[in-house]
Amino acid sequence: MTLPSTYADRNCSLARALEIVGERWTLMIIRDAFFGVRRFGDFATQLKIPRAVLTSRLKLLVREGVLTRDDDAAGSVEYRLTAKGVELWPVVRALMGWGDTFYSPSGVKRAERHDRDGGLLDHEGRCQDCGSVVPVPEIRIEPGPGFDPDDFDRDPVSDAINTPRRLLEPITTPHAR
Amino acid sequence: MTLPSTYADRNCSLARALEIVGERWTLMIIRDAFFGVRRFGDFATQLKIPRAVLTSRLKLLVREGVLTRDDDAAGSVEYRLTAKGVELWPVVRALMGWGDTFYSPSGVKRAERHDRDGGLLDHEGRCQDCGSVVPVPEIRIEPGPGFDPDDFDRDPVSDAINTPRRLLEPITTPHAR
DNA sequence: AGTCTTGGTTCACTGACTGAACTGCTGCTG
DNA sequence: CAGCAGCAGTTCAGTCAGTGAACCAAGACT
Repeated sequence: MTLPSTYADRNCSLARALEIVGERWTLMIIRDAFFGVRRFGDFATQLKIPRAVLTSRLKLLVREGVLTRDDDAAGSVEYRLTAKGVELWPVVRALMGWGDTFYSPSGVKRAERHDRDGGLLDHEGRCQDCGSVVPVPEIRIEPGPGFDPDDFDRDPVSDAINTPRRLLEPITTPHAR
Repeated sequence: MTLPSTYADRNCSLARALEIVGERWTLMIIRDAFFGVRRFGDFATQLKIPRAVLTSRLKLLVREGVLTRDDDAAGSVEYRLTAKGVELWPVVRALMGWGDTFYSPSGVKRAERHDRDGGLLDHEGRCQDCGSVVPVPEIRIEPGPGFDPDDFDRDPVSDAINTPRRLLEPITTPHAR
């Protein structure tokens, strides 16, 4: 047990998982990482999360092997999902699905498609067209019928993640590069 | 929007879902509810959660339609999952699965079986024997190879939920009835 | 040299969580 | 009918975590 335990039940994998991703903001950070956000400042402005909290969450996620932290070509810092982090996609998908079902009457806010053939994915991530379980890097995410194009901030990062894009593909902001 | 928003992104169903189930303890309470816990005191002792926090979480979950609160035959209070609450099982399953994969080297801590035919369920909840997607009330949960029988408290509630049982089936404690 | 960008840290403030004790109601039980 | 037990909370003082704004250091750019 690497962490001081926050939940009593040491014999439950739900408790164990929540010790990593159950804190406030953590899953939102991971969602952004799936959407291609990699820079400290981009997480901070897009999520409007206090920078001190962001620092501590990123440290925890790196320590737990969910993200890697390394310097990119330009000498800047990049946070990226590891394989272990990528395996959190079903968790994000399940929560998004539940939120869509009960809090988005006009339809899903974001749809998943198989980037190869354009087929919609079902709840388990299976392509309706080709029937295969689509690996995360081949998933394209795009605004769905429940998405309100007027209801998000017009910063470059939000613009990028609200445009159809493949998961894990890095966003390109004006200043990057 | 019934709640004061805790996450900035109003256009994301993940943020919306986390406003309900993203607070500390909430998913653990829901897990217990799936395992058949229905009484205030049973949640409190099994989870070792401060009673004030439990009160506020239960209120939120009832207000959001995840749980119902009503008096049982004996005049005591019962909290039960609604249909909306039951649809959180994929979320719990996904988190448990991730926790099992990365924090339980000796195998899953709890296995899911189809109560009708005894078949193991895969990650999407499909029975390996009959191939059908098993509805929650037909799921039997039982200790798996990663479960450590010495590492849980020996109160009646913990004993009950660590014994093979169907989801949603109420636990029976010595004093109840 | 001076300014910009980036990735943080610091700090005072507030709000949430903790744990233990207490309350009030209901239903037995002698 | 008094008294006790079980249950579902409430109260409260202490602590800890999250908030938001300001500040800081290092490297790039002009």
